[in-house]
Amino acid sequence: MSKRANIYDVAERAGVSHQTVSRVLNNHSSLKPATREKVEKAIAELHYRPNQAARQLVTSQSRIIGILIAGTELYGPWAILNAMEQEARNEGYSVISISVLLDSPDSWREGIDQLRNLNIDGAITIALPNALVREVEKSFIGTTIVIVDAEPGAKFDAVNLDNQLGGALATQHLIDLGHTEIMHITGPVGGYEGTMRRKGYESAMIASKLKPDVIEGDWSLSTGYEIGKRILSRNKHPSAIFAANDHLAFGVMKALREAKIRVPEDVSIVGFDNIPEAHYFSPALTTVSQRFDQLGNLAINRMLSQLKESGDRETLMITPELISRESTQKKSANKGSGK
Amino acid sequence: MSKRANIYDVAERAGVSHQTVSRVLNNHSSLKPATREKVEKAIAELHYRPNQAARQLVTSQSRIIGILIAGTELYGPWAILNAMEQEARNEGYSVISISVLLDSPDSWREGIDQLRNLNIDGAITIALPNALVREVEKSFIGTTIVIVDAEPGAKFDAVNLDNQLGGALATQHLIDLGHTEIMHITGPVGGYEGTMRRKGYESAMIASKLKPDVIEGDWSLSTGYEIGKRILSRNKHPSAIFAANDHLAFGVMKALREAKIRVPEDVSIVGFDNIPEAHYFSPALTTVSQRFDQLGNLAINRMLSQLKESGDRETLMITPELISRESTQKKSANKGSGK
DNA sequence: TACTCTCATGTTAGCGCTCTCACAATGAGG
DNA sequence: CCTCATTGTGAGAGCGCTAACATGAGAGTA
Repeated sequence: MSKRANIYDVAERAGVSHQTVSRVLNNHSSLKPATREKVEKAIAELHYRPNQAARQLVTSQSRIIGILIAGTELYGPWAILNAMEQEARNEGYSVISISVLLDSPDSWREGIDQLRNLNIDGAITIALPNALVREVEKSFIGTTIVIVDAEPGAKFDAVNLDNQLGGALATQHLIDLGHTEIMHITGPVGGYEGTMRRKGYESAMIASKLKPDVIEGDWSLSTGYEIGKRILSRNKHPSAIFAANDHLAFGVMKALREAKIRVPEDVSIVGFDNIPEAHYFSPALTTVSQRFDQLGNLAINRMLSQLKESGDRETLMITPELISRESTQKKSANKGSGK
Repeated sequence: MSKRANIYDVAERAGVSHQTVSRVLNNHSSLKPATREKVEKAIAELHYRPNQAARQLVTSQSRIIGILIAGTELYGPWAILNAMEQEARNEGYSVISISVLLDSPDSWREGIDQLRNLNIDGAITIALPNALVREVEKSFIGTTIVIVDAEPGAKFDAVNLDNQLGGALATQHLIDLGHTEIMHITGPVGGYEGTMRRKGYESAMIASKLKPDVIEGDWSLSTGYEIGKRILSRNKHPSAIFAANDHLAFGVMKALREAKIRVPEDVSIVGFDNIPEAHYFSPALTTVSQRFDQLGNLAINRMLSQLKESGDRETLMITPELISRESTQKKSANKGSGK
């Protein structure tokens, strides 16, 4: 076979006009079953596949959703992306993902630019810093946007985990275990998720008349480790630490281990995200679980219904859950603070 | 602004023909600098962006590369994908990734089908079972294909880690430490990577006149854990274990820990991949490191040069490296085997 | 029988772009 | 001053498809 068949080849073979073929492809109502069958037979025989470019050109719809994602070592965003891709596929959409470097505004511009050059039907952002999200909103005026894991804007749909609740859950768990000196290591400043988790921490602490104690971090293992060492260099360390994600928690735990401080006997640790490794870590990490797949599915559904009939803007939240494992335990009277 | 500007709007504004605008867009040689500037000014003023669909239609090139990836919890494939996306972007290409469920041939068909409906310029597979790779090759006859982390076919480019060398490296490391009873937990049967790592293990063992001892696994944490328990139920356990990836190693280590068997004092463990968490695990995992980013970049470069001038098929290999950390140590005479 | 009305299908235009070809303008050489 | 190569620009076709409109056959009504 020399060339890809087009709609005219199919029409000729089926003995109908190209338009009838088009109607079959698009499931039009007024079609005799007999003709439909003839056409379908011809399509199968010629291995015909509609040319998407031509279709796009005339409908000005690509059925492609662009996704801007933070290109990190983190498990979460990829899990969300994966869920989105599958959900989109079920609905006949495809997904183009662009990953940007969080610390490089040049890379932001580049990513946005790339996305604008594509003819995407809608754009989704995953776990981007607020500043970048605002940039995206400005750049895609007229395009449907759904914001995932970032500060909801007034004008666009957003889908988030209830990060504040999650932060409160983690903190309350430690409080319930009798801890009073509970330190929090935050996510990156300027990020929505970290900010909300911190808020949850602070409100839970204050509600129990405890004094918040916060160190600013980011999401990385190495930062967790560095901060762990920094905490140990104080003359007094807390009896419990709530890290804004599991990677930070892993990092801190390594630092503690190196200083022969035991988890959970000396210090209890709570993470956030429940990445697959958390359950297998030593000790298994108590953490706040979030359903990345659910987040992705919701975002795609929001996007598609927005694309079909542009309704009102909504902000959806999913609920986190505390998973208690080995890295936390009741505060024992004789231990905890004091170096 | 009511509508997106097209090439005629730009032409009118610049006072030239649409054709001249097209020449500017495509960097044609015979163009007076003055006209070029006029046109570029008009483009900027109108915020003109070429319509990709129209361009695709006439050039029959989408500048989109389709990627078929295993949708797992594993870090590796996503890291590769991430590298590919960035490298492709640098070259003005985009990437559409489709993730398939490894255990569902239905999902394979679906993924391949989706990819065929898109007008992709080339297809890349990442870490797919051999059977699926063959399926892809059959389905995309006439399309450029690059195979990453799978058995190279005769007809297509392939980019792989030297998995056999990696397996040998890991095994030899344990042998050098004095271990003689070294067990290997494999990756999934029917996968290229696991098979080659196993070969490396076996050849290293045999070269040292040691008896290979193999259990078949997959890549998952939970399987590692199950196998760990199974190993402990034997009346004798090996003094060292080489797991085909880090997740398996983590799983095994959890099982050992629960049985109060110490790593590395009682059993040494080597993993494979060097995922970010490996360094922070307790104990830090000795593992074979592979450069996922390099793999991704190479694959994209192969693809693009194939797209430009279709040369000969090649199979590229990158070299792994052993990273020695805490989870392995010299075999001590008094310990090791015996339960 | 003539008329409308529906259903099924065909005809035509045009989406925005690049390509081929034709042509105008410039300048060198006889 | 004419010819001819060289360079810059324009006109027109057509990529494969869908949407709007046009047509024709048959059914229903007066």
